[in-house]
Amino acid sequence: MGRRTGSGRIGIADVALKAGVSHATVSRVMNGNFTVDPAIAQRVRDAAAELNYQPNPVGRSLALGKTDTIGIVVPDLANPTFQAILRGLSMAAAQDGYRVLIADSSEVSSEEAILAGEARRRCDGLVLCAPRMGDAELEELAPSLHPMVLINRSTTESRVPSLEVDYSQGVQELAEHLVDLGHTSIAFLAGPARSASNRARMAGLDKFRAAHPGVELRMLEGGSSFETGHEAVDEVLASGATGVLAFNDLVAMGLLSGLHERGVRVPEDISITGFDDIPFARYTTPPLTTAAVPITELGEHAWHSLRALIRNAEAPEEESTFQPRLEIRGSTGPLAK
Amino acid sequence: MGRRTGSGRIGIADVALKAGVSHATVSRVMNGNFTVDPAIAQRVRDAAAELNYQPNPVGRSLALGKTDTIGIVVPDLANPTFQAILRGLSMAAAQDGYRVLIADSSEVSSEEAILAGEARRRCDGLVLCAPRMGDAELEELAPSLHPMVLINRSTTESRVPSLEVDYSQGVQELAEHLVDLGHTSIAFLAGPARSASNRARMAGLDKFRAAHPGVELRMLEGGSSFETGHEAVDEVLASGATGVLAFNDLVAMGLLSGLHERGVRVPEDISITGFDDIPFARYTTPPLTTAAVPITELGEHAWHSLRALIRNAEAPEEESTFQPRLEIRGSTGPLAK
DNA sequence: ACGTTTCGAGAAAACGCTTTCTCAGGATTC
DNA sequence: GAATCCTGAGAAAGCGTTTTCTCGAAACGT
Repeated sequence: MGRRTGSGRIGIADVALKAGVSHATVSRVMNGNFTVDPAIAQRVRDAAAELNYQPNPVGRSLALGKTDTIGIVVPDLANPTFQAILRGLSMAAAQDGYRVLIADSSEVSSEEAILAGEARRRCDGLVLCAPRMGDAELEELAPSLHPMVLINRSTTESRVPSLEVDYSQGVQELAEHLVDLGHTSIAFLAGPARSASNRARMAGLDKFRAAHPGVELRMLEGGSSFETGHEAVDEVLASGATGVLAFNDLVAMGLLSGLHERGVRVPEDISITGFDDIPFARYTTPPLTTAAVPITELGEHAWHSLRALIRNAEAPEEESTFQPRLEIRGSTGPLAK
Repeated sequence: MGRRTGSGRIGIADVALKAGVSHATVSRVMNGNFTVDPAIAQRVRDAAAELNYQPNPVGRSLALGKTDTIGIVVPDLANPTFQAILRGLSMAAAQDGYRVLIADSSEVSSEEAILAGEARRRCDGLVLCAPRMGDAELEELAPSLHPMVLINRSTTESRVPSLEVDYSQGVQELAEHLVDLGHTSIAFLAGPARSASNRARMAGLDKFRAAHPGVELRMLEGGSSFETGHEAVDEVLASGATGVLAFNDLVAMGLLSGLHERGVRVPEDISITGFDDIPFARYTTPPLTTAAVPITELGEHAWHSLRALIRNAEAPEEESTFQPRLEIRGSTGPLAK
């Protein structure tokens, strides 16, 4: 086309001109190619330094066919869990010279496919974080997104590594813990219906129920936020449960706060557990008993899987499951007589 | 060069071939150029749909000279404040079809210049968030980063809008609030020395001190994390202050937690204030009195400024100051006799 | 001293697009 | 009916790199 030649920024041509060599030679020097005369190389480096030349990454990406960037799509950037994954991913990727592009679907599952596709095209790989889309759509989308790694979701597409947290196991351990403390009436304050991790918790509780016929276990509708927990106080109290398994730490904290306002003592009157062990969990009053998920590490791991995929186009299939670790703190205890 | 022609992905050439037209026509159709015969346009669209063609954004970026991406560099992605800014920015930018690339300097100020430069080259604009670098370096860097907007920092470079929170005013209001409650011995648990916002708070407290000669105000060394607050308990108690202005909500929460462990009652024995009004602040026990900063909105505003800069290469200089709003909750009160 | 390798650097193609330039063919005008 | 104006689409240039091709010159061996 030829809008205006000699755009504002200085390019490889300017350096070449100044050093009295060709584009090609400048490129070779900038990329540490040693088939260039040391004296000339130095002249090029001087010219580059003097002009403060920095190669244009877009041109580079086009020529090289890679962007040194990966994308992550999350359902909600306000959620501490996704923030932590993003952080782990970003730190780990930065270590290897990769940047990360974020996309937030705002829990709108119909946006996910579009965002994921766009991000993927701009990047060398993708991390799809707890997608809310249906299984069928995920199956269909997966091949076109490769290389990609899934978090808290899986697919039959064999090239897609899947990193999952064993919510089923975690919630069972929390429930067991309550039983050990003598609780026989337990309530589960559930998460969003679309959430796969909520379904996993449900499945875990089914197992628990089968193993403990004597324990009464009620399911309560809920959500994933503070507000959910805060608003659920009445329902929880009405249920008569003495132990409550909140969907996650946020919900547990909202509940804690609501109970405190009502003058209900924790854990004397009622025990509360969370899930995730977000940084704040240990600083609530009382500190929250929860199932610790190594979230940041999960983000790190996601990068390592993705890196493998990007490097060897054929990386080994992988299915990692992260086991939550029971973190017993002050929000659970035996019922005070 | 000619590595292998016909890379895996399908490109504009494939569509052109299938539709029996030239590259140019496909491009025109894809970009909604109406100088194309409707019948041919339809043929192209059909071919594109059938091949599931999506233009390669890198090629597009190179030709168009824009990436539809902006960068943000933050000192620490673990900090809720920066997370909120990122979120506000990301949501607002997405609304206009822009993506965001993140860079975390991990509080290493020497990394900032490099990260900022790299991000800027890959993007159409940059948000530099509370940079830790020195004033001189910031001055020097600013022109090369344009278009850029600064958060919680300013520069003499006129083209750089600067969005600042009036920490000075906020901390004064918090201090006044404590005085109104009858406190005459106050401590400030300071933040990181390199932080410009900490210096702003210090300046505010100098004014406060001048206006209230009768009030005793002590400065305590601190930091910006939970741990800082938690570890400062002894020092705070030793100071004899009955009102504590914590650097931010995180520090305040750590302090709250530490005091609770010691059996010190808040606010009966000591009043605590935070700063920022992070989402968790209202759910502590007692809920935290703090100065609410509209952080997410700040991120949004950053996008709007940056957008203006990107659109008109010559946007009006701008200096926005955000006023914190006093949020009085349960962590402050009169001293119990 | 001459043919053969080796070496180093420039020319040019390629990456995948957008857009200007150009030009054939049909519509319009006198 | 010929000169002129549109219209629409292909050819080609350009975005800023990297890399292959190519080729002159220097180095080598006999």
